[in-house]
Amino acid sequence: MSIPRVPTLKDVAKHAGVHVATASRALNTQQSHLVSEATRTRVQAAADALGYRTNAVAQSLRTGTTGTIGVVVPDLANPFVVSIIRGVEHGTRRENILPLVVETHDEPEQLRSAVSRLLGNRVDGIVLCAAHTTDEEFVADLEGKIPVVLALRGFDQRGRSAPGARRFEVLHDDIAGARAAVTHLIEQGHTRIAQLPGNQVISSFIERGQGFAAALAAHPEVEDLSSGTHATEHTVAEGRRLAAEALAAPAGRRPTALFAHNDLMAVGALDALRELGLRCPEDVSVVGYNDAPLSDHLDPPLTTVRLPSYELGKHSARLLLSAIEGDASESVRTMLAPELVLRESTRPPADGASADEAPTA
Amino acid sequence: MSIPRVPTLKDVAKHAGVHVATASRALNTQQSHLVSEATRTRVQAAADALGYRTNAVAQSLRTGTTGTIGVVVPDLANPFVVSIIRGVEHGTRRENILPLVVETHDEPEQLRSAVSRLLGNRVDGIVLCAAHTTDEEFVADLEGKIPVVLALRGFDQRGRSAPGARRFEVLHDDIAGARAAVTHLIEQGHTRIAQLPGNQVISSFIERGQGFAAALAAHPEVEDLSSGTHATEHTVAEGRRLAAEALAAPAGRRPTALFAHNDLMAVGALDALRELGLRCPEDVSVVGYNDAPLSDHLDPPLTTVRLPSYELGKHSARLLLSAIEGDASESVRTMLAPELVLRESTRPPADGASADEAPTA
DNA sequence: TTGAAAGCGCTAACAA
DNA sequence: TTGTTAGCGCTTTCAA
Repeated sequence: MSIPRVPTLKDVAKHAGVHVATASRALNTQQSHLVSEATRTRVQAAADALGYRTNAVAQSLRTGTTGTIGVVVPDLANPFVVSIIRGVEHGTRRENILPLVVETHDEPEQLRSAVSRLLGNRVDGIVLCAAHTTDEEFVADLEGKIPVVLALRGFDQRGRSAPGARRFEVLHDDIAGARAAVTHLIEQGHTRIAQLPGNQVISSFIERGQGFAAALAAHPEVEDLSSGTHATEHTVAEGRRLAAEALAAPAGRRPTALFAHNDLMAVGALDALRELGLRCPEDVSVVGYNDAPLSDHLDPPLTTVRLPSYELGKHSARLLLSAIEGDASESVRTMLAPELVLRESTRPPADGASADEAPTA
Repeated sequence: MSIPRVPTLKDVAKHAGVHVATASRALNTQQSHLVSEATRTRVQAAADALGYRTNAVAQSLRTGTTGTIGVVVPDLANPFVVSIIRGVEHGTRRENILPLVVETHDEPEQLRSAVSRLLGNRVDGIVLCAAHTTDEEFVADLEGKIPVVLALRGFDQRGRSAPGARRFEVLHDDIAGARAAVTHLIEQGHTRIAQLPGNQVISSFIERGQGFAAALAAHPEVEDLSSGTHATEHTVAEGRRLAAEALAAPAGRRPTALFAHNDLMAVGALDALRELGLRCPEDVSVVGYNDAPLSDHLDPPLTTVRLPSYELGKHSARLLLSAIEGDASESVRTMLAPELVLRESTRPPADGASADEAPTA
C-alpha cells in the first residue's frame, strides 16, 4: 500500500560499510576493476539485499548522457514502421539503449513538438523516420544540435551543397522499387497503366512517382493514364477514390493496370474495381507497396514491393550510435534495395484488352 | 558541425539579469505568479533568444517525478496494441506525460527486464498490458513499488483476497465477447463447433475459452469438437495447424464452425479449409477476434469481435494518472464490453451438414 | 518580489 | 584500493 522509499547508492554504501564512491565504482562494470574483489562482492550483496537499482536520472544528469535515443515515426499503425522500430531495438539492445518512440501522424507541428520533447528529455540522438521534404530546414537545424539519422525518408538530392553539411541517412530505394513494379506490369504486356500516388511532400512517394515515370520512359509504347491527383492520406478510402478516378475513362481508354503507392491504397483500388464490376486480375492488375501483413491473404493476393524495414531500423540505430560516439565524421548514405513480391493480383491483360470488353458498370 | 553547448537556466538568468531561482519561477507556470510581470517577460525573452529548453533530467532529479509512464505491451505488431498505446497517449496528452513503450513478446524474462528498465528510468507509473497469469506474484510485488494499472489482461478472480491489496484494472470482457461469437454460430444452427484456443497463460485466451464453454453449456445440443490443443503463438501458422487438427475428423464428425481466439488464427483456419478443399462459409463458418485491419477485406470478410482498445488505453492512462496523484485509494476494476462484427465468414450450416435443420434464431 | 543556499543521486577528478 | 570533494541543472525552502 504505502510505497517505501527507493534505496539509493548511499543506502547501499552504508549497508556495505563503504563510501558511496566505492559503491559506485563497484557497481559500475567499467570501473569495478578499481575495486577489490572482496568489497565488490560486498557492495553487490548489499545492493541485492536492498533491491537497489541505479537511478538513471541522477546518472544522466551527472554523466551528461541519458542512454536513450528518440525514434520519430509517422504512424505506429503502419506495420513496416513497427518493423523499423524493432530493427532499431535490435541495433541498440547490446548497448542497453532505450529507444523513445514518438509519432507525428505526418503533421508538421507534431514533428516539431515530438522532437522538442525528445530534446527536453536529453536523448543522445534521434532516428528520424518522419521527415517531409518541407522539413529540410528544420532538420538541418536539428542536426546542428544533436546526432540525427535520417531514416526511410530523405530530401531531394539537389540542394545538398551546404558546406560541411554532414548528414547520416539510411534510406530505401523507392525509385528502384516502383520501377521494378511498373516494369513487371509492362513486361506482362500492359500498355495502359495508371499510378495512385501518395502525398508528394514525402520523399518515398515522390520517388515512387519517379520510378513509375522511369519505367514508362523506357517503354514509349506504354501510356500513363494516371488521373493526376494524389492521395493526402494513404488509406483504403483514398486508394478507392484515386482508382475510381483513373478507371472513370471510357472503356478503350481505361488502364489495365494500377500501381498504388502503398498496400492500403491498393486495397482501395480492389474495392473500386469491385464496385465497377471489374475483376482483378482478369480485367485490371493491381500492384501495391510495403508487403503489409495479410496482403498475401487478400482477394486476390496482392503483388507488392517489400521494403527491408527491419534492416533499415537496424542500420539506422547502428549508424546513430557511431555518430553519438563521434566515430562518424563523414556523411553516410546507405540505400537499401526493394524486393518485388509477385502474387496473383497481376497478370497479362486479357486478349483484346485494348478493345476492352469489360462492363462499364 | 560542432554541437554547441545546450543553454542552461543559469545562462538564461544571466542573460535576463536575474537570479536562477527567479528565472526558474518565471518559466514555471505553477510559480510564475510569484514573479513580477516585467521580469517574467524579460526571462521569457532571454529563454527564447537562447533557445532554452528545460532540462527534464535535472528537473526530474530535483522534483522526484519524471513525467513519464511506462507502457508494457506484448507486441507492437498487433494492431490493437497500437490502438491501446494511442489511447494512452490521448489520456496523457494534456498532462504532457511521455509514455515509454516497451515490448515483452510475451516472454516472462522480457517482461521483467522491461519493467526493470522502466524502474531504472524512474517512470511515475506503469500501464501493464502484457501480464501472464503466471506473473501474478511479480506484479503484486511491483504494485508495492510504483502505481500500476493492469490493462487488457488480468488475473484469475480467485486469490484476490490479499488484505489491503489495492489493484487498478482496465480490462476487456473476453468471456462476453467469446460467448457472443459462439452464440451467434449456435443461433445460425451450428451444432458442431470447435475453438482454436490461444495460449492459456494469458487471461484473454483463458476467458475466451470460458466464453466458448458458457455458450455451449447454454445449448446442450451443441457439440464441442475442439482438438484439445492450444496455440503457443497467435499466428496464421498456428491457426492453420489447430484448424487442420479440428477438421481432421471424419466428415460426419467434422465441425461446421470454428471460433479462433484471434484474427490471425482465423486466417490460418481459412488457409486450412482451402487446403482441405472446403469453402468458407459454405462448408465451414469461421469467427475471429480483434477486428484486425483488413479482416474486412479477406476472402471471405471475417466475422470477428471488436475490442475497444483505444478506450482501454485511454481509461488505463486516466486511472494511472489518478493513482499517481494519490486520488485512487480503492481498487478499481473497469470492464469494457466487446462488440460482435458480423461479416461473411459465418452463415447457417449447409442442409444436412448437421442433424439440425431448424436454426433457432 | 527577489536572492541565497541547499540538495535531489550520482560520477569523476584528485588525494591519500 | 578507497575516501574526499565538487558539481551536473534544477527547484524550493528560507530570508531579505
